[in-house]
Amino acid sequence: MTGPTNKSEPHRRTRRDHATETAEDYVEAVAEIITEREVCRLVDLAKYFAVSHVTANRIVARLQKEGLLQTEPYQPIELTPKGKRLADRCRQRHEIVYRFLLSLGIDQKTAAIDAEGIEHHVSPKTLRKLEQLVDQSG
Amino acid sequence: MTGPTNKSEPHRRTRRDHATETAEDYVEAVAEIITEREVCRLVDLAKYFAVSHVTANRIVARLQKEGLLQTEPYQPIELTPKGKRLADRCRQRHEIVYRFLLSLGIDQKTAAIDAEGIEHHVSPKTLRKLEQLVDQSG
DNA sequence: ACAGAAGTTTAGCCTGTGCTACAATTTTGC
DNA sequence: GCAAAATTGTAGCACAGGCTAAACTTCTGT
Ligand SMILES: [Mn+2]
Ligand SMILES: [Mn+2]
Ligand SMILES: [Mn+2]
Ligand SMILES: [Mn+2]
Repeated sequence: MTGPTNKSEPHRRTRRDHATETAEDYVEAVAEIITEREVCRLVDLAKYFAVSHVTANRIVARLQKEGLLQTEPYQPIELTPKGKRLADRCRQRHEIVYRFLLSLGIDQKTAAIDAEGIEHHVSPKTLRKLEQLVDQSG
Repeated sequence: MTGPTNKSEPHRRTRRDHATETAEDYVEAVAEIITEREVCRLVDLAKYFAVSHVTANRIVARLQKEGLLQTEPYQPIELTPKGKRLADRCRQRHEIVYRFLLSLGIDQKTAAIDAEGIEHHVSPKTLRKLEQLVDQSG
């Protein structure tokens, strides 16, 4: 017995992936912006994701409550240790997926777009395989 | 100039993919269930996706309003021509992604789970590449 | 210094998708 | 034929994440 049914398990996993996707993309973005411009402000995130600053603000508040981000009113946004660890993991996974697509001969822009969505649905097992194939083709 | 910024385009595309994902999975499921058991009932969809029948019901109503599904009260759920075309396209794309993962040496269960999420983020360009690689390895 | 620009917060709206509880209808078994 | 089971529908809740408008705070340039 594998659970409810065979058919439903992939969909339950996909829903779970989507539930954590925003957190993953935001900590990754905060880390990247801090690396590039020292500090990460709300406006940077709003531009980065092409959403209103209000939407970005609410998501930052949620992720702070979840212990991934840290910020004070009107201050820059920082990563907690937990957020930093998640950001590092996500950046690595993202890069592996991106470089794998490049290794297939996909152009950079298409690879960047596809990788942004695909990354959240790649299991650890599949990720190891992609990494191995990227290394071989490198 | 490619639009707002380079960074935001992948995220706008991913959000758009997610906006159409439910429709794609539902028409695909309806087609599959009809093939396997002649008719597709609400309970079949609820089990298939592991959601309550209420959730399935509301989604079916939305997709009917969007012209993808057709149903009468207490009757089985059918695909409109438009829904059938979308289902066929999604089934093909899904299979290509699944078979591609298998061709990398991923086990069937993992490939099935990962493919369910990945399929919606594979651009036509990438899909053609995957199809070509699957055909070569076949 | 201080006015205007920039950035941030808050209030309030919408849609989509998840749920439980309960009502109504249809099918099934005896 | 009729009670029970299965199926479908409805009411009403929650939460995430999208938006605009408006208020508030901070920064900047003269
Ligand atoms: Mn992403
Ligand atoms: Mn996705
Ligand atoms: Mn699918
Ligand atoms: Mn899917």
